[in-house]
Amino acid sequence: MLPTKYDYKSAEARLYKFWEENGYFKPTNDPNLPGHDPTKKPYVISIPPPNVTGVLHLGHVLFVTLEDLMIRHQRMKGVPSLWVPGTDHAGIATQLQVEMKLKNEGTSREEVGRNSFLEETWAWKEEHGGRIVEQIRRLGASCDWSRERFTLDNGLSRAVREAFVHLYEKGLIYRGPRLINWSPTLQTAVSDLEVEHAEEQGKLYYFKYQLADDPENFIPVATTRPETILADTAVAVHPADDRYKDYIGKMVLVPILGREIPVIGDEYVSVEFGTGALKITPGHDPNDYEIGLRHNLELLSMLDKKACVTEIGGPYQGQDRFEARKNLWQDMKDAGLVIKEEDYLHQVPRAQRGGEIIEPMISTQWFVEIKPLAEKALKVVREGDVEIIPERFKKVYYNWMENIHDWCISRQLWWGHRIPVWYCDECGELTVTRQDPTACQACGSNNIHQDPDVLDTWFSSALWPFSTLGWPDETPDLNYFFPTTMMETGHDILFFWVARMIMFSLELTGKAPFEIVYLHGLVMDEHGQKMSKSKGNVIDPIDVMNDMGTDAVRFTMLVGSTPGLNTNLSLPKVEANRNFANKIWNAGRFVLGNLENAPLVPQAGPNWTLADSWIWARMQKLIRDVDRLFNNHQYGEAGRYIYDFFWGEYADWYLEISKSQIAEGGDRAFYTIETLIKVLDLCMRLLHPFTPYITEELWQHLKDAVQESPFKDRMPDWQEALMISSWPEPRPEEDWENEKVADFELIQEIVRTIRNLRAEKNIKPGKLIPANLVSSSYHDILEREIGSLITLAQLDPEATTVKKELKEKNQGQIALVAGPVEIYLPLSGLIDPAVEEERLTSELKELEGQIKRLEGLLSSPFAEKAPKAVVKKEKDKLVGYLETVKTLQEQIKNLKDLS
RNA sequence: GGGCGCGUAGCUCAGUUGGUUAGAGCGCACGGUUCACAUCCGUGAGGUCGAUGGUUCGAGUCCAUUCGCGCCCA
Repeated sequence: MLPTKYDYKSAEARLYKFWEENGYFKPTNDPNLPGHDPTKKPYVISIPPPNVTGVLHLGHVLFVTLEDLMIRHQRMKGVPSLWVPGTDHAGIATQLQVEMKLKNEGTSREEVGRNSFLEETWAWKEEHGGRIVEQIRRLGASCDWSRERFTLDNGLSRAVREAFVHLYEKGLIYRGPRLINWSPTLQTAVSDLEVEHAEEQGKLYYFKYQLADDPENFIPVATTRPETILADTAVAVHPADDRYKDYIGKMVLVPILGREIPVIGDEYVSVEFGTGALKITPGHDPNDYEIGLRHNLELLSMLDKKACVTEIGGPYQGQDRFEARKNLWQDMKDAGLVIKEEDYLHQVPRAQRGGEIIEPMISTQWFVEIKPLAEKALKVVREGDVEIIPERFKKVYYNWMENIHDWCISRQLWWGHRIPVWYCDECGELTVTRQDPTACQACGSNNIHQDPDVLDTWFSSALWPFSTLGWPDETPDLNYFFPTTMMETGHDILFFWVARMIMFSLELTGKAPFEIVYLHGLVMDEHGQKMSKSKGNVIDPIDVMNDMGTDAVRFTMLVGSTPGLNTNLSLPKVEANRNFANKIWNAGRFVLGNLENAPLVPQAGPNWTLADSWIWARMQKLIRDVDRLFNNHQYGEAGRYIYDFFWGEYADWYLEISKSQIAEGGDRAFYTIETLIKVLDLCMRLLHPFTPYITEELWQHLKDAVQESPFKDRMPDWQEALMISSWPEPRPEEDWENEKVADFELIQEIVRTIRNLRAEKNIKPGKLIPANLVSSSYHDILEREIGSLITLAQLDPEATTVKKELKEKNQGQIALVAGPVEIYLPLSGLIDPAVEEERLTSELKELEGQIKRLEGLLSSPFAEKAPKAVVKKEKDKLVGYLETVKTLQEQIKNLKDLS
């Protein structure tokens, strides 16, 4: 007998160990083992690697759960399934953590030096890196841990090296001074994607640009960043702007500094905005940079790496950027060059990590020339070689790919893949090789030094689907498992990661890295707000798993998520799903507890009851629905379907009816219990990818019990674990199904009608009441199902009858109608003729309304234009209603005659 | 400026390819100690699907316009 409660605390760890030790997480048909069949198509997911020093948050829970669901589903379908786990080194994040530690110890990375710093960081990784992986295991993730990878491990480092050298040799990687995004605090360049633009309240500063040859005259200019005036190298106006076009070609004076710069004409300038004249600072603004290139303007940098003013800023040299703004503006005021200031809402670029204001500035960095790669990457999505779900993200992808900019890949950090470029101190040439060189390739000098910078973490992540399988080596894994099947990740990293993986994979392997991209949304709080420490609405998944079990958390995530949309998570939802787990457990207890009530051998073949047929038909329908939904990647919807079936049909109805069927004993009991087992087994299979722990635990108990029971040889395909048992295959609907389902629904309606009346009349649930059922067309079914009706509606078996027709008027009985069935309840003490009449009349009214509606519908063009099946459905409905109305009218008449 | 998503019951959300008086969980009301389950059982109240217009025999579901909220890109 099963314990009263499902003890997830002990079960989870035990089951995970059981699965892993038995090798169930490893793919079948392993290409490294004998007997491998290369023609069998595998299903492969590479995990989006979390930061190695990260801590589990709900975003991880969502993707781990979804991917585990996908991989368990495929595994059960018998497909060789591989889920490759791993972590990335998270350059900036990890380096910051270690720097913080050093700071607390009173030192710094500069002080300890590069080598010791890296040692420290590896030690940090060893100490903290296991945590996230442990937490992912707790979620039940069935990854093949024997294939776990890390972006900085030897193999992946070699892949990065190969990729860099390959791209460099092909001329797709170059180094040069460009306008990049600089983070003054982190002291490194970051890519465009790592900068967020937020609208913030600022000021628009209006001032005068005096003409060099006529200082009395000036062009009014407006800017949001007056300090950059120091690096202005032109003033631009629209060539067709009558106010200013005559100034084009003249020189103007940079305020305070007095430098002479030209006035240029450029269509980019908006005549309406500000004063219609634009100051141009190519060294500190992306748009100005473009204009600068067009007009061949001088590039000046007025800020250094710490965002302090350089010698370009003359008297302001050494001042911080914000200080310089204040001082310069004051000086301009004093010099009479200021016109006005007004409040202004503008876009401010801030670092995604840390949030400080990013400074666009000129710096020498390494870049990937991205356009040639992007073209191919566009093509594979356009032609459907890579499918994106939901589809609308294709547009987003196209838009980004078509307007892509070169990717700045060097970072001024120490933690990461060091750029494999050596500079010769003799001849100045570069050496870029797969093996560390000892001499300059050009002149042979040994006097060379390596580039101090490392690569963007995303550079190594972009290789992930193939580098984890052994690339650049042609390993058996790479040959068999690549390209992978499914890339499941958040839509927020479509550009960061997915797009770059596609580009790099096409370039380096010649293949798209995966067939399908499934994008999920972000996890928000119950009101759709972003979770953040400052709002205090953060939910720690570990806490929730401790409180309510991993399966409850998993199921909540899965049924609450729709592809591409955000998922709002709340504790009450998790609670509801913990209750579902409890329901599963108890239904299981019921079935297990009944196994011993079965006779050893059936005397004859099955003679199914209506309930048996109904639950089986519904079960098959569920399998079909779930199959359809999985095929459409509607995983959440599939989970809801299973939930509804299990609770609302199997537990609420079939289990209840089975009680009376089992009580009959003999073959009836035997086949009822067999149906209970079969449906439970199928449900456990369907649910397993959603809630692996409780289903495995219950199924193991079920299996043990069945093996000790008369059903021992009647249950095929029960493997040693549920997780490797077969997935229920849908079969086409069979002829008998519809009728049985419709008949059973009538039984349900009768039961509900009686229950409703009981509640209305305040009859205690336990009290048995007499009932007389009358129906000519359904007489036989009612007679056969009377046992179920008695059980479900709490009828008195001694005083319940089924008749074909009513011979005489029923005195002192409450009259009810359920479709074609009349129900009479002899409850004399509870009848108030006035109340009864009112009840029947209101029912009649409602029905007459429906009839009117349907008659109208059927006499409208609907009857000819709609498909026949739809019309027939409505006609049948009408016939049923008319019948019911007749019954109601008679009952009302009876009531009147008797009173 | 361009693009996208969302707006369905008090709350949080579902809703196949448009098919005909809209579903769930939570909450609420009423009643329940039946031998699987009070993490439960039964019954009930409560939306006409943001607004307007259109396509259609038929629209929450398609189209247009519009309002509100959110996101992405520039």
